[in-house]
Amino acid sequence: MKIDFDGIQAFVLVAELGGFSKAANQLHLTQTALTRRIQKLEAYLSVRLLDRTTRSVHLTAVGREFLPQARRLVGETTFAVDRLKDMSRLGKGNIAIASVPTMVNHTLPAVIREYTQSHPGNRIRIIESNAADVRRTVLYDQAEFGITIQIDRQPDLIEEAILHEPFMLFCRDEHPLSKQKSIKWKELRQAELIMVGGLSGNRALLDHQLARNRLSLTGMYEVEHLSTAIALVAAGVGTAILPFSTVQEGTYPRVRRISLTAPVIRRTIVLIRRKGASLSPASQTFYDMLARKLEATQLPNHRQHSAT
Amino acid sequence: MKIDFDGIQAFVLVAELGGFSKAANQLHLTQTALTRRIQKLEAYLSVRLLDRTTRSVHLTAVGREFLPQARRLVGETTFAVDRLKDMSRLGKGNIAIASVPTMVNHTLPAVIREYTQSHPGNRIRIIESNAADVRRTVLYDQAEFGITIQIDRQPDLIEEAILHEPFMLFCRDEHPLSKQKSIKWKELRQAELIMVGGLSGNRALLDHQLARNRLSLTGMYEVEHLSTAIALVAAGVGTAILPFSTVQEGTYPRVRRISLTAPVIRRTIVLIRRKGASLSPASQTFYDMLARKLEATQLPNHRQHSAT
DNA sequence: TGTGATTGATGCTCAGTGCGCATGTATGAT
DNA sequence: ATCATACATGCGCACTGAGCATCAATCACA
Repeated sequence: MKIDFDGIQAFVLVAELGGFSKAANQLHLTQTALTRRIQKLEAYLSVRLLDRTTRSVHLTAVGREFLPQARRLVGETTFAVDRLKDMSRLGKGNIAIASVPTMVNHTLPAVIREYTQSHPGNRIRIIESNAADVRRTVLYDQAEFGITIQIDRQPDLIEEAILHEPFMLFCRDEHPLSKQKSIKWKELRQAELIMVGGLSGNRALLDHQLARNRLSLTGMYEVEHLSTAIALVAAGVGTAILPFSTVQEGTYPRVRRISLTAPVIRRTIVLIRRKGASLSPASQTFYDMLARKLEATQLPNHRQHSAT
Repeated sequence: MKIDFDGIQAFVLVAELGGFSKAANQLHLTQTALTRRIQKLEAYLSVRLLDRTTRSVHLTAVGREFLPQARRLVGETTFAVDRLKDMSRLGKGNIAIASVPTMVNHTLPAVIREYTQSHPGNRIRIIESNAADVRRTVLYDQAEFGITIQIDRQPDLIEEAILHEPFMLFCRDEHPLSKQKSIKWKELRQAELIMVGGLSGNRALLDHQLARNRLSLTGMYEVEHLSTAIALVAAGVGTAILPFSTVQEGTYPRVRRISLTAPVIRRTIVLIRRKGASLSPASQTFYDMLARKLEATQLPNHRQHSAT
């Protein structure tokens, strides 16, 4: 009931090279061992595949019929296995990442560039959605890992914090506050605030933290994404409260960042992956690169582990 | 460099049944052994295929990608191997027989009927040609064995005599000779003789034997095949010298056979096959049936072996 | 025709692999 | 909290399969 794959492989090679010794040589085996393999295979099948005199080897009718099949089977199997081995050796394989939009703009591009240089040819799919959906995407295994804002801990996910950053006030350089180093939440003029919509994880986090300090915000404007908010700020429409790293250095020359205190509210960016689910070699490599990258660009705090 | 087929098979089964114990049970193995197989496979590939807690088993991303391939490979391989095993166990497989026309009409039909009853579903191909071509067909491996007239022995072929039969005179019942029990070659009236063409092995054999007795024949008529000759005899055209078994009993009611003596000339029908080439199980079975059948219907002489 | 070289087969020995038993450990259900 | 279940591990053992030495048969070449 057991398939003698070695035997089949040996048969193919002997048939193709037309001799035991040649085939043995190529398989790094002795002729003895190879003879025995073929004998075993034939005994198992109770069919003679090769007619051999002491000098020559020829296919039997059955062997001739079986050879093409055998060759194909051996070829396809070794190919599939080799491809699988490449996955770990060369980190081949496709990657699917779920991420909140901020990080797609912020850190991912650099990591992707670095990754594709060292591991070319791998397809990378980015699933961009809000914090809650990123969790779902990872949980339902649509992506092997995700980048999101830390909200409530979930038992089926492993979280690894990679970035702590404060929410700050963003305004244009001609704004009255632009020269201040910091400002308190209470001092904000809410009328000029550009807020992000309630579906955003950032908004939820912000509201929650402010509520704990008996504060609340109502903006004049409401937009969907952080990037829209920053664009409006740059255009001089108003001010916005956004995470520190929302703007890349130098993208908007006239936009200034001002610390918000009393209290300082931070958001934590975490890498999440399914608990008990190991990453594919490709994803693992990417995951590690991402973590290392963010560790290096860490600003105020250190990277923290919060695995379960 | 060695393909762990057992491992792949184990992987497929564990993945499909969703558990080691269930798969182990189906493979008639202990769960221990199966665990080790998967571990070995994963170590060899340096890739995790199954994420397992102590309670449950789930595919990893890589495993999910590999599973369909693995399933197909295992399936096709076991299928091919099983089919091959059937060849010996059930005598499955195609048969190609080379034969001289006489025997196609004479003995083959009965054997084919018997064979297809015990081994249904096997395709039988009959390659019908003259004695020399039958040899060539077998020699060049177009057929695994052949039925032909014994001519010159050939070193690369194994011959097994299965039928000795005398040449006899065939005539219609109203013919003057039809009541005689025997007649000498010299007494033949050559003018009414229907001969077969020179390409025929029978003709060559006959001429050769007659020449050794300083006899020769020239017929009025010349045809290609024995069956044509007998048809002409039946139609009352003339007489013909043909091997004993050319007519099936009762086919031509008005045709009589008369022994030819001084000398009695016989032809020997032999089974031939390539030396050193083993027959496929299907062919072997057919070959044996054929030999046994002819042994049973043996007329004047006993079956003789003349293998090398 | 004879002799040597080549090639597959076989007897024997030994090491490594893979199996099972007993047991450990983690998880999910009640 | 406790029990039952299902995968993992330590250990010992048997068997498979590899290699060495040698044999046997065939082909090539003189």
